[in-house]
Amino acid sequence: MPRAQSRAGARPGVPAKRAATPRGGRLPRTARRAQLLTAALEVFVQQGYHAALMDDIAEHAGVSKPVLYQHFPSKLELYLALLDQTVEDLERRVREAIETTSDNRERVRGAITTYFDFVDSEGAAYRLVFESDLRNEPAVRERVEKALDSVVAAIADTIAAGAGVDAAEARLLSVGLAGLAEVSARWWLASGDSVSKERAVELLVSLAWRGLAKTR
Amino acid sequence: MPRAQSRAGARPGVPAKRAATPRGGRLPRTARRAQLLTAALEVFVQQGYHAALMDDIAEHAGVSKPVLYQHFPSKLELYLALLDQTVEDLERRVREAIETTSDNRERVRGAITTYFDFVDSEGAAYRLVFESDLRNEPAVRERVEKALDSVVAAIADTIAAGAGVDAAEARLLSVGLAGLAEVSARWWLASGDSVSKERAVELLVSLAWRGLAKTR
DNA sequence: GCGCTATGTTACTGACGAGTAGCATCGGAC
DNA sequence: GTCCGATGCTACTCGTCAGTAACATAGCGC
Repeated sequence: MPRAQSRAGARPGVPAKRAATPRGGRLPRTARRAQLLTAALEVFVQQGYHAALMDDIAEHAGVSKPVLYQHFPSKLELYLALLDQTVEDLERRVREAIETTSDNRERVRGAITTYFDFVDSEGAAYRLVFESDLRNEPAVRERVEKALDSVVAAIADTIAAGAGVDAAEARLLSVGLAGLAEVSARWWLASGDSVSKERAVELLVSLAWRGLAKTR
Repeated sequence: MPRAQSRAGARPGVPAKRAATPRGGRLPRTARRAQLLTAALEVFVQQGYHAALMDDIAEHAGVSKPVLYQHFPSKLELYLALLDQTVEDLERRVREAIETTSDNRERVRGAITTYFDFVDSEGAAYRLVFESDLRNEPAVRERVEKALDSVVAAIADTIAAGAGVDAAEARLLSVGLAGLAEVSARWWLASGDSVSKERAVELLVSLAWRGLAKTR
């Protein structure tokens, strides 16, 4: 029985699935790791954690599964590596936006703009933070909550100072603002270009700063 | 012969897991279905879709797995039955809150209160809508998006009328408000009682209506 | 009382997918 | 040129879990 052939075109003809990198030559360890992270991000973002198969990710990187396991000890660890990268990016961006100015209205604009840019940025990594299908994993929950805490802390000082409320209340308002920015940014991204990014940010800043009563 | 006893200690030792209803007598179809839905909600809410096992749910209801399959053709269908129930509840509550008054500020208060009550209500069913680990399933995504659309539609009219913006912009602002309410309500629930529900709603209504500039 | 069907049970199958064992080979060092 | 370790591959194991087949009985209609 022609056992080697049994795999159909396996030897001569990997049917070039999807955007899989062709199985090029070898790579030094660091470069391979970076490439694997990129491939994994694409697959996790598109499929979610549960539907993403380690085989998919490997194939997407043009590599076989054991190679993946030479770099990451488990599927969860791989996911966490990406998640960490992503939440750190968000936290840094928001902090920078807040620190850039001392005008509180500009700080609000900066924070909201950051959310829109973050959601709109290459690779849709925001899905790992805001749309993860692995929230029940404690390690994931912890990181997502830490990200929100971090953002909220950055905003809360401004609010406590400007709005005359105590610390706990300032935190609640900050969470509200973060929610406003997060959900509207995701919705804006998903709903085509009925409103430009700049206009969207402008409207939301107005809402946050002057309220509905005076939005007109 | 004490035959009924033979099950008692179920072999020498099923350790009487958790809050499982004891395997009582038979039930008419409708009652059993309702009971299964209740049990399933508890398990899905606590574990999420993926970690919830059909065996868990059955045991939780004090019944064996095939009974579950006599009422629901698959795990997904069971989940969707609960999700439908839940989103319909949310949609109805928000709509009622909006229709109850014609004072726009009161409408905002009503909508935000609704989110807090919804999140705070028995069974934590809100998790199915806001924290589902099954968003990638098209049927689930569709229902969750429909729920948001429905809520947004209810709010958007008010905003478009009051704030002098066009329809697309009013929708964006409504999504922002919904996000504000959703995220802050969930955070409020998770973070003990550092702020009372009434005070939390009051603060957020102020933010939404008069803006940060005048929150004080 | 007596069967008949609703309701329920135990114990299995079959698919799937993370993680691994063991073999192949590329290419730099000398 | 040839040795050898780093890099990679094929092909498997093994646990898990949704869904099912085959069998058991409670209790209603008569």
